[in-house]
Amino acid sequence: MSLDDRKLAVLRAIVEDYVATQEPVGSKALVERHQLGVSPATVRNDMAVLEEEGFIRQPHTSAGRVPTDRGYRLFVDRLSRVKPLSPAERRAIERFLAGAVDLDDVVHRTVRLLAQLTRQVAVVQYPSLARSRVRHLELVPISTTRLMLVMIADTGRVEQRLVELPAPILADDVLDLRRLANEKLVGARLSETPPLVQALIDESPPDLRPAMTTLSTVLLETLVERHEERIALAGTANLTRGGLLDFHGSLRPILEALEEEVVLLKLIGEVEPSTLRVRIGDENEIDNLRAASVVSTGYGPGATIVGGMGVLGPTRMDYPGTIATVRAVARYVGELLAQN
Amino acid sequence: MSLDDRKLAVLRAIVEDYVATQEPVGSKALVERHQLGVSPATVRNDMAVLEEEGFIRQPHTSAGRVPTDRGYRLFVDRLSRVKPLSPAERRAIERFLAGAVDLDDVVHRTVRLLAQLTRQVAVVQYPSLARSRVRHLELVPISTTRLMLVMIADTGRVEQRLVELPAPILADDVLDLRRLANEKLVGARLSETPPLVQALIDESPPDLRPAMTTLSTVLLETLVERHEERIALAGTANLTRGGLLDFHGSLRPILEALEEEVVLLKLIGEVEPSTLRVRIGDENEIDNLRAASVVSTGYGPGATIVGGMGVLGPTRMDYPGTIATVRAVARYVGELLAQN
DNA sequence: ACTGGCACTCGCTACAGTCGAGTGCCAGAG
DNA sequence: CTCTGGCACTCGACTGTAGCGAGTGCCAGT
Repeated sequence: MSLDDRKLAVLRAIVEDYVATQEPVGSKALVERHQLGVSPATVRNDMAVLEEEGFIRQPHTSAGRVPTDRGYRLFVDRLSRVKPLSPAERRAIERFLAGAVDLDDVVHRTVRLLAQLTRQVAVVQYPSLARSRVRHLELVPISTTRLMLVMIADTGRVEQRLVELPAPILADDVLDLRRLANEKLVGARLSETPPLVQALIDESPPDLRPAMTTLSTVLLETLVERHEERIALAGTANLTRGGLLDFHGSLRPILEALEEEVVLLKLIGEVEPSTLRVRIGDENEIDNLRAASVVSTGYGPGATIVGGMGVLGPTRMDYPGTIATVRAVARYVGELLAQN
Repeated sequence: MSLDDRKLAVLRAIVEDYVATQEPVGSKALVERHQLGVSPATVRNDMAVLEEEGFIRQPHTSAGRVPTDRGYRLFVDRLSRVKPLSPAERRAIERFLAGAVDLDDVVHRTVRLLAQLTRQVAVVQYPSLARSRVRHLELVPISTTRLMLVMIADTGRVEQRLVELPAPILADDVLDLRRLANEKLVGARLSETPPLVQALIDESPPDLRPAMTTLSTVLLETLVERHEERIALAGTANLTRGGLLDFHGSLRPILEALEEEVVLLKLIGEVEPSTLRVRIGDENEIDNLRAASVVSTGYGPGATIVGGMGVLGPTRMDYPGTIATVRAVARYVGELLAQN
């Protein structure tokens, strides 16, 4: 049942036309718009085979063909040619990201940029704490029984938590706490901290131990255990392009999914090797997103990956373009992070 | 042309029915469902007057009546009875907010709670920096030429900025910088800082002056001038209830507006006296929101106001219920903030 | 293996007809 | 003067029918 080259060419043509026009494509239009070198009748025969194999389908008996999820999959895997970014696009990316002053700023700019370039919904995960190292811990006394714990990670992320101490504490003791914590934890991956924190408590002088214990609890519980991930989102208005023809007529499930941080993390957070990932329609594990496709990738300074980013759109999307954009933006952001 | 009591009762009935059923309401249905004590014909005459005055209109010649923006306005101002929250709702609010550990946490919980209770889009502004006082400034050395400036406001907000120094600095000098800045600025409103900062620079010892100048610049530029407001959003999926009948069939403009922080701030940020504000349809200054209504209010500990919150929904919304909920949530959050 | 021809399917649009909710108006009663 | 019942009218929603045309599947011929 191997599909010969022409059948593949037909599939590619169908995908490209359908993505462009949003309308089922028929055999006649196909031969007119692409140099296939054969007659409509031949194309029809090929189409029949493609349909039998599940790569395309007919919405109604007398309509043209539309790619199935499986068809898009084949297209993405074997038929799409890489679409290099235009110099203008490259420059836009560079210029847009160059002005960033801050990690927050970088993330915000990135997500807006992605949304704008792909004209879809963009999602960017802040550098994951689990993959970060502690650069510095700071303790700011708020009152005699309250400290603000500020953690700065090597990725630029800064998190703060209020620590409610069991008993009033002296300013000097705060300094000691800070010194001890920094000695022990600076340079460590956050995912490796639990044993270190335990040692930290054990080795503290007895009079500091209660304070150190609550401090450590806050650290572990809020920063490590429920690994605090943050996410930025932009471009939801792009869901309305294509006027509800995409997404089976209801944005509801999509919007619902986009409100759940957990879902978003699942979408873009599973950063395996640095490879880019495309999930098409049914391939999505999240039921609400069965009508959508997601293109995601990891990013980070150099070869290491500290977080994920991606875009979400209709299954009928411009895969080559989207893939190229996501990849390029991720690379630029990685370079930007490496500079710090 | 004064409208007598019965005409007002008719208007109220129309609004209530339309909000409940989402369908134009006719004279017959009206007398059946409300104890108006008159015949349909009489109601029809009243309706004719109400229409003439611009409070209701007919979508089509042979359809029932629908309230206009002006009709809703009259309803909100004079006809809606306060709908007290059920004990269950009160308890839900209390329980939901009680577990908050953090300002971030409070804001997130609040916005989700509002969205859930009103079943609409909720917006909550973080306590405005402009209305906050400086509680503490902390300087964390990152390298010899880089400091992390952490500002803690009395509202619980914490902001950090990276400061790139013009020349390497000694650890002791950092401590001096910190001491000077805190002496001068702690307790000041952020909006009052510019002259203080200038004095701070002038009074610094000469060797610290370059560092203090850059530090001050960062402080002023990123925290004061472009007054850094933050906003949380939830419940966008609720826009799809009522299946596009609301919002003139397109969510696009609404979603676009919700992505613009500036727009959102305009929506809920104009916190005048502690009063609650309702903007109905056309009354909204933002064109994209001409099809929506916004109920917003300020909140803060005690009588002071530190930020705004509100919900956005179709003009056809349950005003009494929404108003009651927004007011109640704002009060609870205020109490919560007062406790710290 | 490809092509041209042909009969067939079926969604889309237009049009006519019917139905009914709802209206405006008017004359009469209280 | 206000309210009511009655009545003619409007017009959107729905239904059924018919014609059109894009697109298909199949088959015989090259």
